[in-house]
Amino acid sequence: MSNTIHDVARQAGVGIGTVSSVLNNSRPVSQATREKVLAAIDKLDFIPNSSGRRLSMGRTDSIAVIIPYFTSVAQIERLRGVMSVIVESDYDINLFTVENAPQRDKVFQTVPRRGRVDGLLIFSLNMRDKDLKQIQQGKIPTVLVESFHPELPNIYIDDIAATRKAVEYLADLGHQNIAYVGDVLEDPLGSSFNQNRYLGYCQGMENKGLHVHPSFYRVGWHRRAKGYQVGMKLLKQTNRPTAIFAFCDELALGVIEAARELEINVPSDLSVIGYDDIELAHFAQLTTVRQHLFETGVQGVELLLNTIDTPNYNAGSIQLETKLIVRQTTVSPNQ
Amino acid sequence: MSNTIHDVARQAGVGIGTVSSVLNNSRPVSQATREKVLAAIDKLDFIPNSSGRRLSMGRTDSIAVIIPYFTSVAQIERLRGVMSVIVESDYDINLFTVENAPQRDKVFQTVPRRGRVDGLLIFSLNMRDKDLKQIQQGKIPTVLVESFHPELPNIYIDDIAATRKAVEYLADLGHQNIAYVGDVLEDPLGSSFNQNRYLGYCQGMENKGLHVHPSFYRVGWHRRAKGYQVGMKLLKQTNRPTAIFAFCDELALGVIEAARELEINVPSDLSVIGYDDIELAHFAQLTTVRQHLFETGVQGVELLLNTIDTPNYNAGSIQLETKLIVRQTTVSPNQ
DNA sequence: AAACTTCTCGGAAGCGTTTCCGAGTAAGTA
DNA sequence: TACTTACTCGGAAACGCTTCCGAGAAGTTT
Repeated sequence: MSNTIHDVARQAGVGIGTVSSVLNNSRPVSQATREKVLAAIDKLDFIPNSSGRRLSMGRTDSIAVIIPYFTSVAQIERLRGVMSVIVESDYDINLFTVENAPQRDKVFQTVPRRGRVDGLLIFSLNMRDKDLKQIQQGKIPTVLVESFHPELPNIYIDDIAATRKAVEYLADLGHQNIAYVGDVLEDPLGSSFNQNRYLGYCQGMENKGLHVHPSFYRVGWHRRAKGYQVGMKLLKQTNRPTAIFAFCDELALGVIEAARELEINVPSDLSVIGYDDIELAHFAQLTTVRQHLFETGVQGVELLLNTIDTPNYNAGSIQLETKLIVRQTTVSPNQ
Repeated sequence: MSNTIHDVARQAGVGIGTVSSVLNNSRPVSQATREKVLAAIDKLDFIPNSSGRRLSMGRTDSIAVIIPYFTSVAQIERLRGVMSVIVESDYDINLFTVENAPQRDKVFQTVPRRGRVDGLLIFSLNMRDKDLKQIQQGKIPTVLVESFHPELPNIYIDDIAATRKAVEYLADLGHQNIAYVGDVLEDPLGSSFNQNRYLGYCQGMENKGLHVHPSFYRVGWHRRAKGYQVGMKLLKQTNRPTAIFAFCDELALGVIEAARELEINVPSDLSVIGYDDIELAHFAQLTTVRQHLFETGVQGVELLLNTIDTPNYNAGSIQLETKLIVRQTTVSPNQ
């Protein structure tokens, strides 16, 4: 059906090696021969088969990106960063999304196969020993983004400190009843940022001598609708907080919706801080913690590409900065 | 370095065909033999090489998704739809983003190669004859999403009608000065929805006997920041519109930001309608045209998978519904 | 004219699978 | 016992490419 390099060689009256040389510029070919080959390629509409090439080369020129919580705006922003550098390279991206533990396991079992991809970029997933073993078995270069592991290069964000500072900022404004709206602590996929942010919250409260009230800690899946639900519960309490730190901007926006519905004015009656600084945080005038999402994607792939190209490259851990962006959802209480 | 199926066969004392049979359940193997093989696989940490498999099978078990305007929330939503069905299948996704004409050309030249992917899912890109030829040359099943072509199966949305209805809704509210904020008509990537929506706008105006004033037509790249800029210009005009139809929700939100800054109240002084009904439209209480973004992704892949599995399958064109979602950014003028 | 050197190129071997022909063995039948 | 049938399995061939050994031609040197 389709033409192969042999057909081209026959058509051009040359050997297959010569055709390959022309295709890849892998060795000098006289001008006359080159033209014959190009003519044959053109005549036969020949397009090389990449499976053959991959098998022969032992490379796939593609890398896998593994993304949990694909519904989250933050992850998309990272992926955008990845794509922005990939477009300029000769690599393909294989995208794997994982939303639950079985999917995670399936991906870790099937993706790190030799000959499947040349590298792995893993977002926001903490590696268990088992996973690590599976990856190392395949000997595939791997980079973690928003996750830490001593044996794997990673792009890391100190969200404990970031959250602590955000909470301290609220405390400095005069807030004492500061609630935390976050994701479940025991993440089924083994992400640690849930715990980290909660930890940062506790540290901030403690540093400022504030009491962490159990009813001020609420969790919900990190989407706007959930933020709304959780916000409702929190704000209907007799003893309601004057400020809320939300795990991510989407949750924060949901909380603000809840407040709006309960006719609680933001910020005069309630201050809200988000996390991520997604595009829409600007629209909502949301005070938030900016982490360089796009940039983590960019640095992640770049690190990975370096690791692939230079076998003993080891960049270890890269830590990126965060910054509190103060907009209009935070003021001193009773003002 | 790595083990092959031959190593496993030797270790287990069987033939390579038998190992392959065990791996793929492709023919009956006695229990005893099967166990020997499994033991060998386990001992050698054998993982089959997929390039070999692909070459031998003549299939790649992966499909390419080509996405322009990857920065747009709408595209992401479609991609989510795609991923939701892909996770359940055995296919991989190769992601290609294209932001400009050279990138588009590069993708169309390199991706539709035999042995590279088994199918193509193309978002929002109008096929030129040249592109079509390149694709058909590779004989790769292809499905278009949010784009139409007589020779290719596609998921299509009648955005002319949708826009017309939205504009008519504004007119029915009593608006006469209705502006259009859109993307450039001559899209460098050859998307047609820009033109379609503008066409729908004109039709709606005409149906209601309203004049399309040139200064009420403004274009800008479809992001919030651009909506803000364009909105500023539009609203600073002496003769400013009382209603604005925006090409997409992101632009609409930018327009609303501009209005907010100019202290023009939405909706009492200015009605705004968006398009897409992205997640955040709900937060912003934005009246908008809902198109089933997620669903287009789902249907797109499903169509593609069917086309791949059953060679002569031809579903032609699927048209999806749109619906005007009225929220709180549209009221009658001077109310 | 013989001995090198330099270019150019043909095609066998190899990458790691799957498939499939055919052979060997065990079980069933007359 | 002789002949079928059923089950199990070995391994050559094929998938389409790249690499590399080595050979032939052409040019250069002594």
